[in-house]
This record gives sequence, C-alpha cells and structure tokens, in this order.
Amino acid sequence: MTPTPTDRAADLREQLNYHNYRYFVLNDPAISDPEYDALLAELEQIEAEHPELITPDSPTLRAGSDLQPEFRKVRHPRLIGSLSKAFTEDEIRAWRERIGKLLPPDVRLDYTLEPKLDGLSVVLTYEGGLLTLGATRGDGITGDDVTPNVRTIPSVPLRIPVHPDGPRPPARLVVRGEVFYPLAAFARLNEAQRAADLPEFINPRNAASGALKNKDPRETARRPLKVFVYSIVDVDGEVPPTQWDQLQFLKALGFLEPAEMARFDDLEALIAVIPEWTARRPRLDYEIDGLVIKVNDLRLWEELGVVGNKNPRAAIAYKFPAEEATTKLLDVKFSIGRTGVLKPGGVLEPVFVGGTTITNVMLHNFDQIAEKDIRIGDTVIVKRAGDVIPYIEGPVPEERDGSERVVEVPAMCPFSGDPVIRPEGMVDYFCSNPYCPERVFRSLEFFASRGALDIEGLGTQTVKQLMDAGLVRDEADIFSLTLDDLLPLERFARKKAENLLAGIEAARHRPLDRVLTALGIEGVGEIMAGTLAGHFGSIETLARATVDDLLQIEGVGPTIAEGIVAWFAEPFHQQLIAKLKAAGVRLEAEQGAPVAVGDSLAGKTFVLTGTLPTLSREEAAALIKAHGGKVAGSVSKKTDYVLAGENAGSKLTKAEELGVPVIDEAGLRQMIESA
DNA sequence: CACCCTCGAGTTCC
DNA sequence: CTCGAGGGTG
Repeated sequence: MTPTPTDRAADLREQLNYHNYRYFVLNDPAISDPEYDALLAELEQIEAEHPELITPDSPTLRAGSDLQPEFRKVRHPRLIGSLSKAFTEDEIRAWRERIGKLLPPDVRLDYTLEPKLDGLSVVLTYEGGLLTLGATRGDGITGDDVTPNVRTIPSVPLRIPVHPDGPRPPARLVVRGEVFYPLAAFARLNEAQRAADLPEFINPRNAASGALKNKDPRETARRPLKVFVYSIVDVDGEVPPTQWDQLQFLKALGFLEPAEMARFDDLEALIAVIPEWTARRPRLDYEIDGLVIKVNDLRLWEELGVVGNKNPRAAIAYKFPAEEATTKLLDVKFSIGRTGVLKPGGVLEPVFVGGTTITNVMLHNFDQIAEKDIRIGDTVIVKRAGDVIPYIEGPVPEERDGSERVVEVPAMCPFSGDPVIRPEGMVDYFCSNPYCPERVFRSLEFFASRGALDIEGLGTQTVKQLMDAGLVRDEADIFSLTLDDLLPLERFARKKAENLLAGIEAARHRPLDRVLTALGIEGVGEIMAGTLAGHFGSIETLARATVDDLLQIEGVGPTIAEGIVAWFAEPFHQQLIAKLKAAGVRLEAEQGAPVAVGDSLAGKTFVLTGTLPTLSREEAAALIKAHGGKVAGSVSKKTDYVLAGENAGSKLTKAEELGVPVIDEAGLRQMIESA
C-alpha cells in the first residue's frame, strides 16, 4: 500500500537528514550521491505539490530560499564572551597560578585543549530538537539572525536526533560554534575568481563572513561552509558537567567537531604538545590562530567567574607567535611629522602576513636601522606586532648579492630642502625649518583631526586641497573660509561645502583643552592640555604664565614649562592666537564647564580598554572625570581600576598580572550611583 | 642617580 | 601598539 504524502515526506526527511550527517559530519556516506539526489528530488516533488508539508527541518531548505531584506537582531540567552589571551607558555602557567589562588588549595584541575579557529562565531538554538535560530555573535549580547543561511550549511543538523538511534536532545539547547571556509575549497574559490577576472578573497575568514552574511541564502548554499560546535551556551535539560563530556555529547548529537580535541590531567603535559600543534597547523584544512585551554570541570567556571564581565577566567586562548614572512625591502622613504621629525618608512614588496597584505612598515629610527643592519634591497623578515602593526624583524644577510644599499640619513629635508638636524642627545632627526610646508600641512591636518578640534569634513585630502588652493596657510585661516571660497574647488559640490562650513562652525565652540591640544605645543597633548585648561582657564592667562608659574603644576617640569613659554613668545604664534580670537574661536574654558557632578570616584585612577557597550571612550572618560576620578593611559600598580569592554587587549592581561580590579561599564555606573 | 610611571607622537590595514 | 623622553620618587 502506498504511504500518504505526509508520511512519505516525513520518511524522506528523516532519511535525507541522516545521510546528510553521514556524508558531511562523519565523512562516511552510506548511499551513493545519485541515490541521495533521487531521494531529495522525490521530496522536492512532494513539497512542490503540497507546500503545507514543508517543515523547518526539511533538507530542501539547504538549497537556500528567498531573499531576506535585513537581518533581524536577536538577543543571546547569555553573553557570548571572548577569552583572555596568552602569548607564551609562561603566560599559560601564570594563568594557572591566578586561578589557583581563587580555588581551594587542594583542587586538582584537568583541562581540555581545543584548536582556536579563525572563523566566525555562531550561536545555534534547538527547540525540541529542531534548529530554530542561527545567529552571529555580534557584540556578544546581540547578533544577527542568519537562520536561513545557517540552514544551508550541511554540517549543521536541522533536526536532532540525526538518526533514529541517536541520543535525544534536551528540550532546548543553545550551542556555540565557529563557521569556517575549508582551505582547500577556499583555494578553489579564488582560482575560480581569478579565472572569471573577479577580485579574490583576502582570506578564508572574509570569505566565510561574506557567505554567512549574504542577503541571499542561495548564495550561501553555494559556499562549502562548515561549522564546528564546541560548547553549550544554554540548555533546558540534563547535560554532562564537564567540557570534555559535553564535547562527546555534542558529537553524539550529530555536530561536527575538530578531531584534534584533547584532555589533559596535567597542565605541563598540555603545554608540551603545543609544538606538535605548531607543526600540525599547516596541514589542517582550516586556519587556526591559537589553542583554547579550558578548565574541564564546568562547575568551577561559576566559581572562577569572569574578568570584566566578559572573559571567563576558567579558559584562556594561547595565541601562536606573530606570523612572519620574508620579502624584499624595495626602498626607504621619509616623512615629516607635525613636529618636524623625520621618520624613515620602508616600502616592501607586497607580502601576506597574518591575514593581510603589507606594503609599508614604519622603521622607528635610524639607530635601529643601523643596529639591525637593514639595507635597501635586503630580504627582510616581516612580523606583525600583536597581529596588527607590521615591523621588520631583521634582514636575511645570506640573501645579499652585493647590490644592497645602506640607508643614509638624508642631508636635506625631502620636502623643503632645508638641512636636517639632530638635536643634542636625541634619537630623532628633524627638518630645521619650522615652516617647512610638509610640517605645516601635518600640523593643520592634526589641528582638524579627532583628538584635536575634530572638524568634520576636514580630512587629509581636503587640508591638502585647501593649502594648494592658497586658501589656508595657518590654522586660523580655516575659520575664515566661505562658501564662495569652496565652491570653485574640484570635487566641492554645494552639499559638501556646506557640511565643511558646518563642521568649522561647530569647532569654534570646542572646549579649551581641545584647542590647546590642537595648537600642537611641544609636550602638550590631551592630558597636559586638560591640566593647563583647568589651571589657567583661558589661553590668555596661560600665555602670560612664567616658567615658575608653570613649574607649580604637577606633571610640568622644566622642559615642558620652557617649551610652553617659548611657544607663546613666538610672534607668529601670538598672531595666530589673535587671529583665532578674531575668528570667534572660544579661547576660554566654558562657564563652569568642568563642574564636578560628584566626587564618588575621587582619588581613583582608571584605565580604559576595549569597546564599551553604550559609552564611547570619550564619554566614559568624561563620566569618570565628572565624578572626580582620573583617567590614565597605561596600567600600573597605581591604577585603581581597569574599565574593560569588548576586545580588551594587553591592558586587561596587564591588569590581571598586577592584580588590578577589572570592572565593566555597569560596574562603573554602580560605583557612581552607590556613592 | 636610577628607576618607574605617564604621556606624546606616529603608524598598519581595512 | 610601540618607542622615546619628561617628570617624579626613593
């Protein structure tokens, strides 16, 4: 007797989901591809005739369906945190010491070791065994709902159990995994892109990200993405109490996992296998940037808590040493900064390091170039510090053929032709002309930049354009620009000109400390400007201050005091101040501006790191200052609190080392309110 | 005088 | 993020 379409469809779904699991997760197909395709075709046929029979776990959805306009934001059931990092084996041991102090002295720990995939975190929700939601990590609190795209990824079970004898899933299960683009497939993808004369993808991570966030799930379906699932975020029901057993449990449920997970009773034994990982890394079909070490007993996770409300103490990510590459140093070019300092910069044959192509490196100073004996034409080793800023580790002298040239300090400034000088006892060289056009350009650029007056619409290009047109020679000229000045300029339509003028208008009313910073007085940056503004209240008062007056201020020594007095003694600067005043730029502190709202944070020094959920860095600093606290730039023993947000970096590590308390934004607000 | 702490300045890629 | 230099402290 023939089954009803309803029964047949259910049967087909079950078979297809099982064979899909055999193929993509176990890599052990039980039927041939044509047989699979025949089953799929039959189900498609039934669904076409009876659309009401389409279920959320139907394998036909793997092909992707209609366009969806915007991704819905979804809130994660709990914070999807990140991990503190360790860069050396000793930092792993230090981590063990730190958590040891928080636990009873006789606790024996065991650990899991998992590869740290360089992909995208996703959060998958199963209700009654059915995949109901797939979301990106986002900021850890909310992410994008990319369910239709996630459904197209074959290694993600649409329904659990994946086969009739499989374990039953908890009533509700939220898991975390990593989406990645397998390397072999990535190589083929770029080959195809090249052949079609299309731009290549920079790295597998970008390709995976683009595919997962594609607005058309059918596009996503064409990409051979995979998802490794490695932890349980939230659950209604019984799950094993250790990380290791949860990994086995997830595997049994039908999730894909890297085969290389391991468990260790001894941290030293774990550390001992790190070199094996370094060796194994190039042979894997996915990119990893480190290893994740977790305390196996999940009941201890609660006890160990989180740092900065973000990073669980019970786990740490060991990051592989900065990736390095060799390339040729083609040339050394020179730049002049706003202070007149001459900096050498290396031009490299483009080289791919740590996920991006590097063509320029900063060479800090000439002493260092000489010490490392870096020559133009050399083959050099390039690394990226903290995975961001590239630098030249050193030359490979064996590669030399005799054509290399030693880097000479230029005798003349490449921009103004004036002599280059090196002040007594200084490492840096300077252009001797204080009005060197490049230096003036850099000063103006800085004047308008964020951090200084923050003039919207006035970036590097525009500054250059206005200088070339002869409209702006000094900082004050900016304030006399008119619509008639701007409209004749290239690429200046009415809208853009109006925006710039509005930006300039807004800059007339910046706080005094911003103006002081913007002037570029030697030794006066953001912090010192704030101190001086608070102390003197106006530029005119500051201009009349003597060296002795200035020396009374904490943080001001003879060098800075004399520098300030000398700056205001310069007739050109006096004229500049007069022009700024005439142009309506506020040169006094706001009436009662720095009013303290409270003193709940008095005497406390804070250091900010990472991105906070609602406050910007500036807002957070302002909030702290308004309540009597101080904000410093780096963590030391004198730091009272480190205010950490998303993507907190080395400062957080430092805080942990020094035992400085770490708080988050909510913690800060609490300190303020409870006082 | 030797140290540590802070600040300032310049810069990579996208 | 890094370096160099100024300022302050023991």
